[in-house]
Amino acid sequence: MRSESVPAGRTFLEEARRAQIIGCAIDTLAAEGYSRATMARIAERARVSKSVIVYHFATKERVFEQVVAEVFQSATDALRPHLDAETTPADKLRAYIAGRVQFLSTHQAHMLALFEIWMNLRSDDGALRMSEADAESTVDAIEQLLAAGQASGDFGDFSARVMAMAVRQAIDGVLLQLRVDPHLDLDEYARELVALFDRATRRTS
Amino acid sequence: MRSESVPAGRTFLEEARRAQIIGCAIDTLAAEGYSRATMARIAERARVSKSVIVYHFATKERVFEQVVAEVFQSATDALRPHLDAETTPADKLRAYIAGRVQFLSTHQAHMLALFEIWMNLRSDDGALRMSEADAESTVDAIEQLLAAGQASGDFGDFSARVMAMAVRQAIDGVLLQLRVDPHLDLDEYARELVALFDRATRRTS
Amino acid sequence: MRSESVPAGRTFLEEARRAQIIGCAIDTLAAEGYSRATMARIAERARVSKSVIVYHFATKERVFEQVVAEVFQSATDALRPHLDAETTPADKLRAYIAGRVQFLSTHQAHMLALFEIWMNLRSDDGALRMSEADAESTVDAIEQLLAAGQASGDFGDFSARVMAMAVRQAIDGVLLQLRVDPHLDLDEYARELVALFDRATRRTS
Amino acid sequence: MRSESVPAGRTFLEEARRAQIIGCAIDTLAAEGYSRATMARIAERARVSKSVIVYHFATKERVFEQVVAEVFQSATDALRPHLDAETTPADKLRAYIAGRVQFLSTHQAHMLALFEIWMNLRSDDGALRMSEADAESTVDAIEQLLAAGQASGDFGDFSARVMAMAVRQAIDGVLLQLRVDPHLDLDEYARELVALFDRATRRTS
DNA sequence: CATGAATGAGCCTTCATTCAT
DNA sequence: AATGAATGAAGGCTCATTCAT
Repeated sequence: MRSESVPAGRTFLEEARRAQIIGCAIDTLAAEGYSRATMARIAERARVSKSVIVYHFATKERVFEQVVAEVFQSATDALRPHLDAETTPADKLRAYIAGRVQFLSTHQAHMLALFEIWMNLRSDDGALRMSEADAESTVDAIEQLLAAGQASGDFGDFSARVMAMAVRQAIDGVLLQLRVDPHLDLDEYARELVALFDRATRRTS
Repeated sequence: MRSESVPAGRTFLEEARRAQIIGCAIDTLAAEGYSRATMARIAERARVSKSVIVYHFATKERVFEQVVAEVFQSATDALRPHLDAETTPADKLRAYIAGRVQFLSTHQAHMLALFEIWMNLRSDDGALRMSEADAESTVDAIEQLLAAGQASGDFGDFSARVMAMAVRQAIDGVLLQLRVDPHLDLDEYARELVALFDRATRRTS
Repeated sequence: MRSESVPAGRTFLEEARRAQIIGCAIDTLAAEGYSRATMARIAERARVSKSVIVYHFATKERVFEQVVAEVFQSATDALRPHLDAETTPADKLRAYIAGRVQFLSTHQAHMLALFEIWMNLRSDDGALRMSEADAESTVDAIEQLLAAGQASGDFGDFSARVMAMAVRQAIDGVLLQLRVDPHLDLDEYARELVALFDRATRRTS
Repeated sequence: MRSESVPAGRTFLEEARRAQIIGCAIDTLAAEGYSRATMARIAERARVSKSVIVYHFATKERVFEQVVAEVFQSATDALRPHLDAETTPADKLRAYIAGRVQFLSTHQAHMLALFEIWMNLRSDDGALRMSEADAESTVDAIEQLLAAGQASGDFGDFSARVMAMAVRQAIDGVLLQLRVDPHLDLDEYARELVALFDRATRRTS
């Protein structure tokens, strides 16, 4: 399926180690935060020497890039079927919100790790490394969905960009809330958000 | 009033130095991010030796705590009059959103700095230091506003907590957007967000 | 006098530390060779923590640059008077050779350190850092001396460049020889080299 | 003949691998310098895994020892016929100088590699590994040649040791010069050096 | 009130070597 | 005969903090 995840040159064993390390990187980022997610601590979680990580990824930056790729992939894979099952823009939007929130609950560490990297990973010149790619792809997807709904007359009149950003932010907010209160009732949360944006996007008669 | 910020023992000059350092810490955090906001770099921006910071604040952690306090204070001070000028819950909500977005535009560095610390500052045991205090005070304030509106019949039926969080997140989203595109049209943004949450909170006839 | 050695911004104490560290770097390079001349080992010799070196020089590369500068300065200072005391090209050449060999004997570690750096210090792209500057200045000086002698008719017909290089190399050879046999009779060596190049440069009647 | 290079137990294929690796080690040393000549980089040049080198040589030190042996062998083999073709000491000296310089031009990498190792390879106690063996064999050979010439009355009166060293150093100097200017006119260089030492050794009437 | 000097812990990375396959 | 995987020591450097002045 995902031809990218097991490229030509990699053995099964190597792929397993890489997956293990990425997993531990995710857990470390989620549990201890970006600045504590050092090679040493990731290695410790994997019960492996630091050098093993270097051997498989060459660079800490590369590890984090892989974390981002992995989380993106998982999130996209998980969301796609839910989205494809719906036809009307309004239903797609509901599915999007509900799907994302559900993904958060099953992949909390993944999303927290992504968030940590997104917020903190910078290139040598000090510029953020991830913000563009992410902002582009995630918000844009929602924006297009909304614009389609406006074109079809299902949605009312509003800035698709601002609404898209609000949707995205509301979903990310669940994550931050989870960090404070891990026993949050996510079902209720999802329902409320769906209803909220239903009202906000609905065409006013 | 602000008993904490000018306690008995501090001279005027000392207070000026502290303010200068806090200001430079804010600028550094905003411009270079949490992990690059080191004592050395903050000192450099203040054209002062590292030791000056240590002398006045003892610890990096304390500097950041003061940054948080300062930004909170500014934000509250700036918002209060706008809020007090309104009477109905709906108007108060509009004023809240518009006021916050306006504050973002005039105090971008302040808010970015707050955000960096909020996301990254942890105590020695690895636990986040800021999330509770902040989540409590910011979201709770909105939540109470919304609950009051529901009690008075101005707002419809929704989870005040979830809506409060969505409001808060939407506003923070403007900040992240600003980081990507500094020339954002904030007036339009504010108008759209106000309208969005107007529709989302309005009592459905 | 040498305004460069105590520039404006440096205190007496700092200059002393710097001199001490440079001295230890020289000794380490001379005694243990380039690849063993690490920050840790230089610091150990100076009975100081690694950080002290970083504090005063920022970078290992800078330390080595200072070593080169220091040795160059010393060598030039030591040779100048000997050279100025002579008038004819032949005498100047003799003074040059004898002076350099004498400097070697009193500053063996300096010259060995210079040699180690000259041979091994490379920039990130892999290119040698010192060879040009050194080859230029040292060999050129001799070459000009020889060319002047040819122009005045004191010397015979030969490639000034090749002869200059042979002179330089013969002198450096003493250094390498010293490394093998530290109790070399340097006076004899100097006398022999002077005589050798006397014959090699003399105008053939 | 070369009992060491093809001992009983080595197959033809093994010998080929060893030669290939030695060749790549030489190229790496010459092109990138001693400290960059790591097992990994040598292996990369040979398009082979690091382990192959370990398998055939056990140790990096052994690889370098073999490099030295190989270069020595080549140099000796190349020089022998030129030397044997001459009869008088003066002609032998000329042949020696010219032959060595020519070897430099055809085997620049070999000589640079030898030089790098000679200057840098040390045993665990920090002592140079190569200087003795080399100084002994190379300089001694020239010294004997010169001494023979003095005994036969062909050469004048000078320290054979110092002259031998000057000869050796002048030749090595060509190498260093080549490193700076790869397009050197080596024929002229050889001619000049031959003439130089001709004058320096000639019996003064 | 301010500073320069120094430190030790920790960071990411490189590297020669070992080992199972 | 060859390889990939793993390791531990060491390297240069950053940083918050301590201390004497």
